[in-house]
Amino acid sequence: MADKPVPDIVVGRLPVYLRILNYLIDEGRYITSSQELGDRLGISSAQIRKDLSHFGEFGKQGTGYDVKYLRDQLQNILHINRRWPVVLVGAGDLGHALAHYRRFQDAGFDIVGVFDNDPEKIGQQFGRYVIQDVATMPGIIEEQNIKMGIIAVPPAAAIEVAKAMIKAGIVSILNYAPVTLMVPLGVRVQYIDPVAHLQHMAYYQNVDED
Amino acid sequence: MADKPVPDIVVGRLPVYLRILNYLIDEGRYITSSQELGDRLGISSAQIRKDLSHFGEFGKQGTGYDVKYLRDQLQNILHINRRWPVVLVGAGDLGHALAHYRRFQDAGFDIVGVFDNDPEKIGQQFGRYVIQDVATMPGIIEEQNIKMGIIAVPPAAAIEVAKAMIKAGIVSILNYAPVTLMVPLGVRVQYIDPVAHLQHMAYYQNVDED
DNA sequence: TAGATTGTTAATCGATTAACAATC
DNA sequence: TAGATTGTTAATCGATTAACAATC
Repeated sequence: MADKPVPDIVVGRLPVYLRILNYLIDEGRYITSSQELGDRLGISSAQIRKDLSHFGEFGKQGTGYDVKYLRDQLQNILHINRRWPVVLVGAGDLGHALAHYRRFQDAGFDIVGVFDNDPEKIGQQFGRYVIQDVATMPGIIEEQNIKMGIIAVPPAAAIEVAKAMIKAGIVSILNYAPVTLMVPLGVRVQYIDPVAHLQHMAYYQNVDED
Repeated sequence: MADKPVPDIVVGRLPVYLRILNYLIDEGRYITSSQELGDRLGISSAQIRKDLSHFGEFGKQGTGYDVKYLRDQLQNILHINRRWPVVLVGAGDLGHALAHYRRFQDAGFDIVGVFDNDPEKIGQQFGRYVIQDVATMPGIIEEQNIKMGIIAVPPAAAIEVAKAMIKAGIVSILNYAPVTLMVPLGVRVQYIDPVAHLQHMAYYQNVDED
């Protein structure tokens, strides 16, 4: 047996395909093609067909893909045909925006608790949430069998927070702190660092012409 | 001449190297090695040496790299040895967090204006900022020769906002809206989509064991 | 000098693209 | 049937890694 695992880079594109499919559904479309999907994403149709082929056959020759069917299949593949509870650590400005970010809800990710370690903040109302002591987080993760966590704390605290999350059972971490987390096998981390993106783009700024 | 351009994926790693170098400086370190940098990032030392070799020779055999020197060189390469003014569109929760995100300041990116199209919001205080009419944005971009913009508006509005930015002279866009922007040659877009990251990681969740 | 680490070359690995038979 | 588009194979392209001479 031992199927070769699907390349991670391919998995990472599925959410993007899913997004386009949802837009197509909103537009009332029933059928699409790898060509159309590629055009809307700025990638080749061949790549889309190749990517999908890792998971099965979803289209019909001469016709294309049934939009809703493909959407459902991608949701199954990604395990997002259900809701996922998520813990959030860090009750700052960023945490506030994340806690109330509509798209998490819409996509099936429910932030079930917001935690911080600042005694001034613990117990305070935080939009829809009440800020809880991060010390109580492990118990909640274990009781509710939560697998996903978001870190929105300063870099110095991020490593400890990640450790506590992992120890309690979290295996997927979305990390907004600009630190590389060393995690055991089986735990995934995705990083979001807007500063790195701006620095990356600054490289291409034509500084001579200024 | 026509030097081959440095691969974009290599450029994208420079900000990460820079981050580690800054941490090393904070720790009072003077010298480091590709081995140490790789260990702290979970990548191979060969990759670091190869990446740096695209830009020049920064180390000394037998010794390694002077931390501050390498840091300064990377800053020069990335054109971040100066401050960059940035416009921000979208005065929602996310915009609020971005407008006050310290790391932008620290890294030399100054948000010089926050814009929205909601008449209810225009003119309102927004933390340190006053929300301005997005219609006035192009004039400000042109007057101040601003090259970078951040989009934090709903998907439906993002395409128009990007168009206006680009027309006014923006060439680097950090886009938080979950839409692919079609941009002319010479304009760069970086996407941030936390939902896509969660969906990506959901793939690896072992759903059977639930 | 002996030890360490760079910068670079060549080998390997993996991802993307082109092309087309299959078939709806 | 003619036209269109898939799924897949093979070719191409590009990125990573291993290895080592150069040298501090």
